Amino acid sequence: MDIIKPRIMKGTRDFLPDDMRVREHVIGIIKKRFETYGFSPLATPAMEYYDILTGKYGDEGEGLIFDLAYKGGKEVALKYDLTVPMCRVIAQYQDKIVMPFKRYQIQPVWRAEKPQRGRLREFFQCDADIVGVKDTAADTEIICLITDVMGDLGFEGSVTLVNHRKLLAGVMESIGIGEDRAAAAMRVLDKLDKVGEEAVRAEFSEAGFAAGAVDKLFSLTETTGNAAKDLSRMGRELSGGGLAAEAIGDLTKIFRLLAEAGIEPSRVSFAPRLARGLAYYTGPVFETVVTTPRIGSLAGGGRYDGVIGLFTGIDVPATGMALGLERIIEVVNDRGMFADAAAAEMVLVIAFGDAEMGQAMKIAHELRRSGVNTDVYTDGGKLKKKFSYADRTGAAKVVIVAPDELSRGVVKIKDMKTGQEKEVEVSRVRDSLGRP
RNA sequence: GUGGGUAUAGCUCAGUGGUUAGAGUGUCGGGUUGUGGCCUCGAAGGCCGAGGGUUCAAGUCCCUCUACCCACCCCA
Repeated sequence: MDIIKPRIMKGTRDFLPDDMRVREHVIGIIKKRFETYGFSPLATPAMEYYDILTGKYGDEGEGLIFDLAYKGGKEVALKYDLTVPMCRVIAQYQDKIVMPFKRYQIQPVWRAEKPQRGRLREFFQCDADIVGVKDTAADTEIICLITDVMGDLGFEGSVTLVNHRKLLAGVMESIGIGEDRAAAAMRVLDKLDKVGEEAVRAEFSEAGFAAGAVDKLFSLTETTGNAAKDLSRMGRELSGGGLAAEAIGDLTKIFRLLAEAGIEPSRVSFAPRLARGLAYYTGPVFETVVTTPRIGSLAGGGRYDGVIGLFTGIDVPATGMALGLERIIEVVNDRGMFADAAAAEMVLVIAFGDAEMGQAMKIAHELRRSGVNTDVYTDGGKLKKKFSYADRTGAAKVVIVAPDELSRGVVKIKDMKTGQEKEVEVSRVRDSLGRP
């Protein structure tokens, strides 16, 4: 008989029990912080109609939509992110949703990527969004939330970079780079800190940008680490530009609120060169990064005031962010954190032989009813094997239900750590192992 | 889409062109028919990624393909 070769699609993962313990621990931290910020849970289907997803992410993003072959394709696709389906929900249930609407969502998304480290075809996003608020106070709340989650996770050295779509557009405008070439220029500029000035200059000249314009681009977007100062300087140098002025006003307010709210300045930084690829961003944009390991961004987000309007005809402002769960866990593992995110203590009940199985199950049921995590070894075989199982699954205590002891109305309880055994009356097992 | 690397046991990997391809780990069993870890003995488990070529001889050298990994781009 031919064996079916066990395998999974590239870019997807299995999560074995040890992985899941860490994962659920991390999800728990994130979820708890979302809840303390007043966000409510939401979930949407894995699949969406194709036209729900298209026309929102930009060309590059759209090419990565995971189309399904259903009815020949272009009919149904796996969701690419959590943001757009949420916008669909806002439009679809307007009678049930109270604005401002704050929801969080922890679900998988799919992208037809070529996978590599930190980049998967199926991955979990942890989104938190505020819908219906135009004021940048909402964006500030999102940045505070990211900062707090990073703090909860214990990530040293994580920084959230903040920029504004309209600021970059204004900068490009001011040096005579038209809208058609602005996106390309933004992308090249964004690489400055990664690949260095020389490489970026080369790329600009190759793309036909004048050296003078590039110089101006560099000097305009220079930062000192003091966001307020940098913003007012940019404001002076970009005077007159409507887009830039609006952006600088927004960003100035965000950084003022962050300071007043008491957010540690080292955790948030103004990054006028930050470009974000998704097309739907219209205002402030954020990206959270760590320097080690090199894993791309841990979180990303921004304001997208136009997406809901695509479903309703009336623009509804919205802002939010997505945490990349797998990348966060990659950092966690890289730094050796939460390695002991172990299971709750477990008791294993072993029946010596088939005759004792019923009694073993009865004892287990009593323990379970009193809230003790209890496993019963349901297979036959030698005691050696049963104890080996207890050892390898990390059982803290083993209850041995055997004929000799049972005839005297007792069972043995073994502490797997110390190896010590004691006899306990059958009726008192629960008292002996139960929680106080 | 571009550039690198890897492919041998379930897993991690050794293996100078030359008998019957190995180790560790995991699985099963024995050493102990009432007790785990440590130790010890044994067993099962391989189309050496696929196809072609060179050679007396290929896991080993060459070519093609495929798959996976890494980097770039972009993203979480």
